[in-house]
Amino acid sequence: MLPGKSFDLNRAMLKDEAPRKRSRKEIVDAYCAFAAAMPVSGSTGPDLDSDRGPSGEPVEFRTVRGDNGAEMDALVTSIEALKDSGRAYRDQALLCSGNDRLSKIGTGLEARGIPVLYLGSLFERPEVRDLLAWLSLLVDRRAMGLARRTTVPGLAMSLSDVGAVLTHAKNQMAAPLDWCRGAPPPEVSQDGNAALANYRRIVEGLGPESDPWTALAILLLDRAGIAARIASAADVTSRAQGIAIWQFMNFVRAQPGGGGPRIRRLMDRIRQLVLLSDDRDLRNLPDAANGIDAVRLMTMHGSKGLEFPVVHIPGMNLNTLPRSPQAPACPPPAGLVEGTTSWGREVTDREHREEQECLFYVALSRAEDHLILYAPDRTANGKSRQPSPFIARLGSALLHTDVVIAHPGSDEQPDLPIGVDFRGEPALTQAQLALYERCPRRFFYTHVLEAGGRRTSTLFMDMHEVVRAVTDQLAADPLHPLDQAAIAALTDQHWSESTLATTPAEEGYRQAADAMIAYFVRSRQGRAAGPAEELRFDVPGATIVVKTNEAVVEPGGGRVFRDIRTGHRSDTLVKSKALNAFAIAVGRAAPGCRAEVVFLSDETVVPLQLKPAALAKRVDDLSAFVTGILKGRYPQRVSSRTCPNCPAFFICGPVPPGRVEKNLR
DNA sequence: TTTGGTGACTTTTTT
DNA sequence: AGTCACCAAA
Repeated sequence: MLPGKSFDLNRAMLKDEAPRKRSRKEIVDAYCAFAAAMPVSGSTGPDLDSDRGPSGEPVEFRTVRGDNGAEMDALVTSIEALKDSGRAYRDQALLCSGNDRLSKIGTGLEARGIPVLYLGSLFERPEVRDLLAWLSLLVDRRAMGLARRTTVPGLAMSLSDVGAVLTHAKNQMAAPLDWCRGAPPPEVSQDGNAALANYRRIVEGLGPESDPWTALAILLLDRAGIAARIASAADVTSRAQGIAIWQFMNFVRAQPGGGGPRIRRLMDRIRQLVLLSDDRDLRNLPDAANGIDAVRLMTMHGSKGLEFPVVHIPGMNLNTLPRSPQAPACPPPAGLVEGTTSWGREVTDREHREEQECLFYVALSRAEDHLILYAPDRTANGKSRQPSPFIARLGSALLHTDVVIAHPGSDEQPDLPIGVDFRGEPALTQAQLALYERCPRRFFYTHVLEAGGRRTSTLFMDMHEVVRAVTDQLAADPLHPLDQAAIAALTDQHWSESTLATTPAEEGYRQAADAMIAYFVRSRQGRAAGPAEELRFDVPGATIVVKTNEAVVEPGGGRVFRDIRTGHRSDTLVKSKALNAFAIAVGRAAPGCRAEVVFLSDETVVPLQLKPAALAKRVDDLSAFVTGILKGRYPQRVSSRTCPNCPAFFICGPVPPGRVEKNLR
């Protein structure tokens, strides 16, 4: 997208939006004061008067003592106070610059008892996830969906029963639904068996080939009675759930045709949509929802053209609004944009600043009677945060207040530990540590419940796997002749066994693979190959097992342990717990030896040299980390970039109650 | 007082 | 990824 064409909140908009006279004088004054300093409005700026006169209520800026959670409490206080003074929830709107924060505030307010009109991302809503998890059970041989705590009466199972069934399904079951149709494993409790029998009844006549809409309708209406429960509840939360499910069912019905099992196709499509953020239009509420008495939540962009008696704007912090400019992914070439002579960022940065100003102007001018801005003064870990520079531009009539929250609400209830009892002292590999670091919950699903399936692989990933296989084999065989022909033959062999052998774009992948393998050999730099080794060391409560890829021998006789990575070097990886463990293992188990990490994709070698003090610090760091695993701390790390690719995408959420025993050795 | 290192936080919107 | 806040050392 070229600068200047970014979106339609531009200078023309000021003309359209400014001459609104519905706002009270205080509000008009505030946004006129702000606009006066905007380059787009020129030197004069809109000088408007309100048709409705003053309300006697100044525009307020509330600095909240505390973090985002405290800000949420301040919002609740505000909204309730206004409600008590006669402003219905439906007359209040809350505007944010981004959907991300908006959905956090949405769930936060809802948790604090404020009715909210906002669905957020449809596929992340619990009631929709419940349906998706259920649907996944029809197609998933390994029944991962059982690992989600169900709200359907009669289907609830304890964590230990779920663990037993999942293990059974993993080892014995050949087809989806066998876990409830075949004989259950003996460890399953009586209650668990009753639940399995209920499952059997509910899935009667359904299977992997079923039509998803029909299967869901059966669950919702007929056999589990979810719809009836929601319909009979009158509260706003239930109505929002009803709307979400209605929205979801309409989406399910309108699926494009194609081959293959329809449930699988639906689920693949949902992953795609979320990955590409193409699920946005599903967030729009149907007209039927408009009468609901709930606070309106929307993005500032989405609020354009609307107006509300009361407007709340949280998050007025430095670097949040205005957001700091970012380098364009593809800068315009010199001369393409008028006024630039270089590849500099001055034009895009200016455009960005103006855009942010327009956006804020729009948000301000949505308010008719009351306008309240908020900013927390701390980050979650207690560091101070500054208010947005926009605040200073709202004129002298702006009322500054400090809000002190007397009893900070239980902010996003701390993730309760999941009941896991490790039998004996667990041994953790560096790969397991790495997974826990990326997402503790995924570690739980994959290594504790062993419910994981494989990620869907791509050609690119397959190519990396071939490289991995070849370099592993070369490392395992120090006497391997490293001449070109021998390496090519080895690569050929792995290549022909992979999916790459039959793809049209094979050539490019093969060149990349050859280059990486060649670098692997070169990166030994004349040092003699040596066998890989497994290093171990203990931290309180666990043993860490580090698999090194190879150990080369220097001319002087010193050994260098090497971790071979097929990907690119990244800061997060170099600082990761996995490489942390690698460095510690070499320092402890093989004193005097060196450690290095090889990144084949960008042909670099990073030495991991640690001074004793740094090493000790990392050991502490790692111990604290391991404690999390042992204590059952498996919080979800939600991300729209990585979650859609996770095997647990459809089931991630509340875990069944109870405890599970685990042997992680 | 300045500087460097570190850690951690927040992170695009729309048709 | 980029930036801010904090801390420690110069």
